[in-house]
Amino acid sequence: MKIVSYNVNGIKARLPRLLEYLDEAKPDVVCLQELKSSDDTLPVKDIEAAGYGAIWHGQKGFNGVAILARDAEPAERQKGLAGEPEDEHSRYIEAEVNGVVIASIYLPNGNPQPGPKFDYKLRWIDRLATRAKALLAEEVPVVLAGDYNVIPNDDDTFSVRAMQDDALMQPESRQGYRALLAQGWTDSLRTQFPKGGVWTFWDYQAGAWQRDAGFRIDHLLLSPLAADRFVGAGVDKDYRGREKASDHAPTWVKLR
DNA sequence: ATGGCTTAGTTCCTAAGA
Repeated sequence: MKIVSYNVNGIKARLPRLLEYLDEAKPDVVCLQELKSSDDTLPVKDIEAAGYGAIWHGQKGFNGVAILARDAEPAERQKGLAGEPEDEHSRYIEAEVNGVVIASIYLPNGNPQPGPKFDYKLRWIDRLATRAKALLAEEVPVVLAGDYNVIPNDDDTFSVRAMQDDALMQPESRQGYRALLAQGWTDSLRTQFPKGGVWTFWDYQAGAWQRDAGFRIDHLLLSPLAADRFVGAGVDKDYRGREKASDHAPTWVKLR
């Protein structure tokens, strides 16, 4: 079972790339982020025609998450996170697919920091942790897949110096991520590549892709019962180098 | 090497991204 996290940076602009990916990689589940599209303008028919059932949590202009399943209909469990009723950002959707609970997560960027956007990011991590703890208590296989906007370790970026003032690498951001892991979650890509040096994002600016100046912010966290079924993890990096690519590459885990 | 790009909407500029 190949489960993918893919921040598409606009599903309308990325549709040819996404359909190509579904056809070539044939992933079983794809968690999408940054749809930048309201529910009524999503390319639902194109995804269905590619052989995928899908549930969506869109938003006009920015944010937006979805879960796609090959030859299956994801059974929706939850949209959004508890704790801030006035929060209207579409950043969380959760479903069950073939006995595995899957969440598609788009954690706030948090720049500039310090400031209200950074405060929102930290509160959002706490709200996610509350949900994650409840999921662990269910004692079922769970995959929390998404763009966490957190660079967990110094060896997860091309340059600590270039990123040192960025919200993605602040101690508070990392502490939130580590607290989540400490509940009992397994970081798939870190398990596969414990020495780091593996990127999932390359900026559009300053030739970042050409000089491999990237970092790792897309993560797939496994509950203990999912980790028992871990086969491998990786990044389908070549999709970042194609025409009209997203600035993120599809990042995946395989479970038995 | 991040002023220098890409996307979407309120378009011939602004906001947001990371």
